[in-house]
Amino acid sequence: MAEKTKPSRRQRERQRHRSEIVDAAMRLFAEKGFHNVSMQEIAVEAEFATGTIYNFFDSKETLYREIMDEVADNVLSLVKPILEGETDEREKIAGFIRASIRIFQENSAAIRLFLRANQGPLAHVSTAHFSGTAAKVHDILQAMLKQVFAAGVRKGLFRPIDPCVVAPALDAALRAIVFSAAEDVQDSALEEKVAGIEELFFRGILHDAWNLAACVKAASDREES
Amino acid sequence: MAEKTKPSRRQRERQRHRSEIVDAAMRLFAEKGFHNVSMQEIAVEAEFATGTIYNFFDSKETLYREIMDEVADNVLSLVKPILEGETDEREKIAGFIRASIRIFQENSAAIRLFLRANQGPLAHVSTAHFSGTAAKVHDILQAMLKQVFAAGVRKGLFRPIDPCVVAPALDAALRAIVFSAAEDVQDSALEEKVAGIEELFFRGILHDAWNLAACVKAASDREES
Amino acid sequence: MAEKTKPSRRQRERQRHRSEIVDAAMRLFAEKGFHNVSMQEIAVEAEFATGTIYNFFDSKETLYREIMDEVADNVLSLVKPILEGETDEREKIAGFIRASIRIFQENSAAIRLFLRANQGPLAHVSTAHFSGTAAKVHDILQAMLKQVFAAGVRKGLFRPIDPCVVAPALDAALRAIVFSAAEDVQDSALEEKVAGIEELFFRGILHDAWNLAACVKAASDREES
Amino acid sequence: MAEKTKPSRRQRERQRHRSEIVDAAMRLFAEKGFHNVSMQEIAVEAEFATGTIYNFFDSKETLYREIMDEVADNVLSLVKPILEGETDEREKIAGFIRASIRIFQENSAAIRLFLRANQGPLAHVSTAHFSGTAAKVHDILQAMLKQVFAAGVRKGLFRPIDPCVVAPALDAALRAIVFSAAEDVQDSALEEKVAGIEELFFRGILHDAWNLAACVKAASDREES
DNA sequence: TATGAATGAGGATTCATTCAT
DNA sequence: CATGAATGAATCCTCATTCAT
Repeated sequence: MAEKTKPSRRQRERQRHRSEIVDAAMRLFAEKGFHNVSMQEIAVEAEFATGTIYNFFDSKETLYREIMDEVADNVLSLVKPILEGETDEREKIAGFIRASIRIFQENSAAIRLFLRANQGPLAHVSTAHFSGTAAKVHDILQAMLKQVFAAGVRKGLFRPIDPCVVAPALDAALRAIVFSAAEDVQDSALEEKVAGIEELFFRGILHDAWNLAACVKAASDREES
Repeated sequence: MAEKTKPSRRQRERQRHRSEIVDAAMRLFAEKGFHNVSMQEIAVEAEFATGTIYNFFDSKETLYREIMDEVADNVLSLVKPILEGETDEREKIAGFIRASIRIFQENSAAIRLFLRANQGPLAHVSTAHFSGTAAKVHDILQAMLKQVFAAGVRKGLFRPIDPCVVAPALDAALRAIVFSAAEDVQDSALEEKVAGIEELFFRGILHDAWNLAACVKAASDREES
Repeated sequence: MAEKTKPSRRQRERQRHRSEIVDAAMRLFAEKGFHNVSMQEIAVEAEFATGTIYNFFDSKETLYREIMDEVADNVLSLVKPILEGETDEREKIAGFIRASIRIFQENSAAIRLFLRANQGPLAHVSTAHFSGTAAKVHDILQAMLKQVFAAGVRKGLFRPIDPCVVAPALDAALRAIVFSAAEDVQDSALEEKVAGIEELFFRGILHDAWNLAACVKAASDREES
Repeated sequence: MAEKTKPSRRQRERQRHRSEIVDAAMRLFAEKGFHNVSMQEIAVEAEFATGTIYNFFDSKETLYREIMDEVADNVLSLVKPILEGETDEREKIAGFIRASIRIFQENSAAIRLFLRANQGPLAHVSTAHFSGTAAKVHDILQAMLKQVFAAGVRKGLFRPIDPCVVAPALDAALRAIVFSAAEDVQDSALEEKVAGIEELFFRGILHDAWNLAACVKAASDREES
């Protein structure tokens, strides 16, 4: 018993310390960007010694990547059920949008960091060496979105558009809006009422949305052939 | 005559050298990001000595900013006439999209750099201290887009949507698409045929596009009140 | 007990290291001057890595200034009691002179540095930005000397001379002599016998010394009116 | 004839340019110190190109040294006749003091530079590599002063003091006073009336002046033996 | 000679990482 | 595990000097 408890307590302690470090690092990275934050700064913010961080993470890069991965996993776990549920595609997209907003408002620091480093397909451009789970998660998410759109088109719920275009476009536009909203509102506590958005998506809007994007992609595709 | 030429030659030489440095720096910044490029690297790439760069730019930051500003000015000068022309709003937006693609394909390195640092409203987060012309240009562009959308809505060309939502959304989506296209195609020479896109925009697509975005914004606005 | 010692040891170690750096820097600065010493040099001399110095001092300038301030404080603490004691003014000046010599001989490197940077009113010319405590100390010392002279004159111990002239003159002359003596002697161990000087000052010499200086000052003052 | 004139004009032109550079450099050196002035700065101040300076001086160091030497020669040529004249020693010292003041006021920039770099015997400490004429001049001057004092003592004009003490002391004190006067007065135009000082020196003041200094030196000498 | 752009070694400073306690 | 001082490679920037025109 004692053997089970003691290590367990240790474990929990360790986990707590780890997450304190992660929190501090996340806050700083989100605010100032990877390169403008030093390990010493993180240590101070986390109220640990410099060396302690290295008991949890092999390097600054690792720390960053692991944070990103955690965030990414969180996001995915929240969004995945929505996109893979049993509802129709229209509903899925609507749910995705609502969820995106909620997630953003609930974890603004974390997500801000995530979005920032993963601005669309640029992720691996800007952060070439940080191609951990985060990048994969992005790809998974995109894949799911594409599938939803493809299905929706097949069923005639959406106009015939290229999913490979709509998916990133939706993502990008969402981020842009969510961010600009965040900037206007600043710490508003309105997050709970997001529910009201739901009905809006059934005015049939989605129907022909994003076709613009489709055209663009189509055009550039045609050029290639 | 000789007197006229001599100083001019110096000037021209200097200008050429300057742009060689700018080119090298742009290439590297675009590829690896501001913090992952050293002045030495730029010097080597530009085939000059380290110190020479400082005869043209006061600091690494200045170099970066000036590059950004130049690119921004270029973009603006290409896009502005389109958005401020005498054509109807639908045409303007269509033109803007086409121009964006063309610009991107013609100056991929430069633009890639610009877009990267100016991804929507994030610009001032990630690059707080680089708020020269580039940031202003972004704002100007957004303002122009908003006006076009507002006018289009008033004339009934577009559905009633909030310009403050559509403008950043269009921008973001465009970038996402343009980039993903760029990644697939890589230096394709198909740029000239972009003309074909034109007709697409008159299938009436724009009519109700982006309403989705509007809903999102509307919802989050409502929450505030 | 152990708890008390452990942090204290760290503290003491740190202090020891700090003073090793200070010593090395002082030696080098005194020998070669501020601009002719590099941080690397200091690091090597102190047998530390370059970065270590920056754990103690924010910059080369700070290092220099802090050294100066320390020295200045030391000097002041030694000289002040003499000039502010209960003895008569003649005695005070005599004591000041003796103390100056002794101080110089005991801390030759440190003082050499201090004197060098504070050569009379030139201090702020040559070392404009190093105006920390050191400059203040110089002013304090001068003020005290002036008071002593003024008092001495009032009591008839000294001829009527302008204290504002004698003070800097005494200071400068003392330095000159002390330095030239130092150069001849080079690390002589005769410091202990300085006591013998005492009697000399009672041959009444001080009585009309420095009047020359007074004349000069008087003359230039008169010119102004 | 033409041959004589043409090179002569060239010569004069060259000389003029040289002295323009010297003037500029002197101003800057005097104001900011050797290490805080760049050749580019000097070039700009002199209104020449950087390279031009190197047509006149081999290096920055050379430039500095040559300036110093010129100034030193000037000072010496003004002071030497006074100290070597046919007058009695008392007069010589008085003349020396008066001349010092006049020189200082007439060439404040130049002299300020000279004095600054030659503050007593420190000269070769602080500026080890600048041991050109300037240092020699200083020694010559000191030697002459010592002779004058020695002679004065022998003739009973001065009390018996060690010339090796009085000479540097007088020098140092003079500078201190002259500088502090300069600081109070700032660009006063009273220089011409210095003549009035003369009489002051015959109040017999010099008689026992500087004995203090003598004592000090004596004491430290005795310690050595 | 005059020019001024180019050079590149040198110097101050930062910061990820290590390691003895 | 926690600590935090020590490390030193890496980086930005300066500036004396050269040299082609």
